[in-house]
Amino acid sequence: MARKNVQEERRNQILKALQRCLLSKPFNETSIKDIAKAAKVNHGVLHYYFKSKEDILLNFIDYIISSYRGMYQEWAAGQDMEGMSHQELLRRSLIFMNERITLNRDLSRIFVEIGEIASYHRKVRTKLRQAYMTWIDTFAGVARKAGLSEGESGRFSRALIAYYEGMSLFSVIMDREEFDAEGILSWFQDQVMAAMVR
Amino acid sequence: MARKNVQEERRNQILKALQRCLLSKPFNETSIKDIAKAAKVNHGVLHYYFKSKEDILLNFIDYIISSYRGMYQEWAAGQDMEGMSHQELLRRSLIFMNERITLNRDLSRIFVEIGEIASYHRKVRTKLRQAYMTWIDTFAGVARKAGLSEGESGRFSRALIAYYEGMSLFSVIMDREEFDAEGILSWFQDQVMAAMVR
Amino acid sequence: MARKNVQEERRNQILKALQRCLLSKPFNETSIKDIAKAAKVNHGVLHYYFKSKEDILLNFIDYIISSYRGMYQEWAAGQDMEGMSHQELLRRSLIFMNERITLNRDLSRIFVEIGEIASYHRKVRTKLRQAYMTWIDTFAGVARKAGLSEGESGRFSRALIAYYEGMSLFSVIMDREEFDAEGILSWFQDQVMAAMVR
Amino acid sequence: MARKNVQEERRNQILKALQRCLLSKPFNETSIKDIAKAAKVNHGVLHYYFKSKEDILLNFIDYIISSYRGMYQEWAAGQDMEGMSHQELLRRSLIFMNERITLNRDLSRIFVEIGEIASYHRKVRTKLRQAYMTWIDTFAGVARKAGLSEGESGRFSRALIAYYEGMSLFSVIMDREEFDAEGILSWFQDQVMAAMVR
DNA sequence: CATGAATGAGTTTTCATTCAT
DNA sequence: GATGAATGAAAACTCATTCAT
Repeated sequence: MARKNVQEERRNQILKALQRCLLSKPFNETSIKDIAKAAKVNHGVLHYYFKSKEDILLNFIDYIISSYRGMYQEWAAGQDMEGMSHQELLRRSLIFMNERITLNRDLSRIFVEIGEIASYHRKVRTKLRQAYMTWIDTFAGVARKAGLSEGESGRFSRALIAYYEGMSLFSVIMDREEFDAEGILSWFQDQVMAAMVR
Repeated sequence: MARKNVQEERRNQILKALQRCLLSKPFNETSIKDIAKAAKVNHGVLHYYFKSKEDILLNFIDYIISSYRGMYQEWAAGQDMEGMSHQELLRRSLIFMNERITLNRDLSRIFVEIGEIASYHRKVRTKLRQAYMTWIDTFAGVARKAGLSEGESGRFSRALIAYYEGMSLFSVIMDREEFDAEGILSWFQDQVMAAMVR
Repeated sequence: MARKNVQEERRNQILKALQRCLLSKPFNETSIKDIAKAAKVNHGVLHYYFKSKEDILLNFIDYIISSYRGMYQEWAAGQDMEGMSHQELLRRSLIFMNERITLNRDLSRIFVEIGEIASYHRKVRTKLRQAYMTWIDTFAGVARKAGLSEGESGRFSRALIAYYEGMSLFSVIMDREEFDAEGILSWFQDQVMAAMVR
Repeated sequence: MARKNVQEERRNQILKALQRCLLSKPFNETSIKDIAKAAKVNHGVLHYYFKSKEDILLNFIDYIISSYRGMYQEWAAGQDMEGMSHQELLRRSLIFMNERITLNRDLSRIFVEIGEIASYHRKVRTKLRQAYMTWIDTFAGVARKAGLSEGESGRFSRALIAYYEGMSLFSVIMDREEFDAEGILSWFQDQVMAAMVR
């Protein structure tokens, strides 16, 4: 088991290094040696732990998706659901998305990058699709409980996640002052909540 | 004039070739020779008409943005504004966005690619930012006429364009059946129109 | 004849342009288009007037050698030989070499460049060799009249021209202050004159 | 240590290969692949050991200057200075320069090439300048001991080194029979020695 | 397991030269 | 004669991958 852990440790170290690399360069322009340097390991080991650059990418996608998902689960676990209305849960979930995901510029950059890679890379696309579906289902569940119909909640969560993705992209591309992502996100949330109550 | 036209002709031929290339490969993996092959010209001419690969990219961004914009202007020119209510104009604009832009898979792919490039490339980012701002201003104007306040219309159009961008990405990434972008877009449009009327 | 002159004119215009180019770049790194730009003509004409880049080079060598030689002849023609001692003629010739040739940095640069090309290029080498021999013979003649024996004057002028070439190189390479080419040249001239008198 | 040696070994192997290449082609026309072929290594390794072609050049300059200098030091170390007059030391030094440096055609070719490169390339020029100054100082020291004044010895050694450079060029350019570099060098040496005695 | 030397395919770019108009 | 579009060979350089130690 110790063996296994050391292995796992090293692999994570490398994937985290890639994450840091992607903040300054697209995956395509990031060389194996760049990643190795960021991970402070010899570039040869990358081929020991992963069978190719593509293999690193695929593992990275899993890693980033699960850490992204982990953020939500950790947050959800910390919420005192007892006596909280479903509407309130939805409201807080939206706030979480705004603050921790969409306005997290580094995370947004990574997701823009992954999205682009997925658009050309079938395997990555499959992984990303599943992640989005999981995410959509999670929100659809919350919406369902908050009173939306089966069909409504599905459409609602799809549109919502799409909107968050768009806002992510804009938080990366647009000028902070000119665009005011924060203001738009909270305004939009109010709109959504108002519509729910109706 | 003949000279000038040949130049412009060739440049467009090359940019269109790049557009086709981007449907199967990211810009980074598209070589000068790939573009030349797609344009059915010798690769040397690409360096005759553009001073570097980056120069091709920058010109391509302008080209694609203006052709995208052109689509809207052409459409708008074709609308018989006489006697059309502002609400109706908004509704039709949303339909145009849905059908001609967001559900246009090829265009969406290109925009996902451009978005990613922009996230790492300052000059491209500046160009894209301006394009988005123009787009946002256009929709804000429509919303303003349809009765929204100055502040509201700005936030509305920003959120709307972000949402369209997200839907674009999803139309590329997600499974057509599983996601039903079309259904979501029209549902969302109804929501928006209903909210406007309120 | 007018035709001929126009042709000759154009060719000289091009060769002079090359001369200017060589002040900032070696011949190898100077493109046909660079020369054309410097000559303010279309690059196509260079192939009309010269059959290849090598042909331009060969003509340039002739041009520069004859203009270099022309400088001396013009100077010599301007000297009032009447009643001038042979020693005095030698002294003045040395001064001419110092001032007009060796200390002429631009000319020196060109000669360093030509010397290097000659070292790898048989045809250029032949031309340069002949130019040096003519130069050597000229100085040997002056030395002969100033009293040196046949053998002495040959060796003297060979050593002298070599020395001037070395000083040319140094005037290009060395720091002006550190090296003081001017001081060395005049000091050396005094040494030579003293030795002649002996 | 083994590692370090392999590195140093390979780098020297490459620099020596370049030296051989320069006997038939100027640096500018010598491709990375040419050097690799001469060194009997894959062209990729040249980029492994040196960061660019310019880096190879700069290292080569250092290499050739120090090996050139090494020749003199080795020779000087082999001289039995005991009981040798300073005049005799000067005489022998001149003979060394004649025989081992100036008449060494291969070395002369390399120096002509380096001189030309230096005339256009600041970094190379700086290196070459320093090498010449070291050389000049060495000879000035010998001349000083042989009885010349401070100023005289400086001018003498400058002129001498310039003359040797010129003779080097001529040994490369001129016809062996026509020019008789050997004869001129020994004649000139006698002149110098005679002048010293005076 | 770790290291770093080596390979070779592939990339962007430059450029002398040709040639139709 | 003059122009500039087009060609294609060759250059420097990068990099994923392999492998001996």
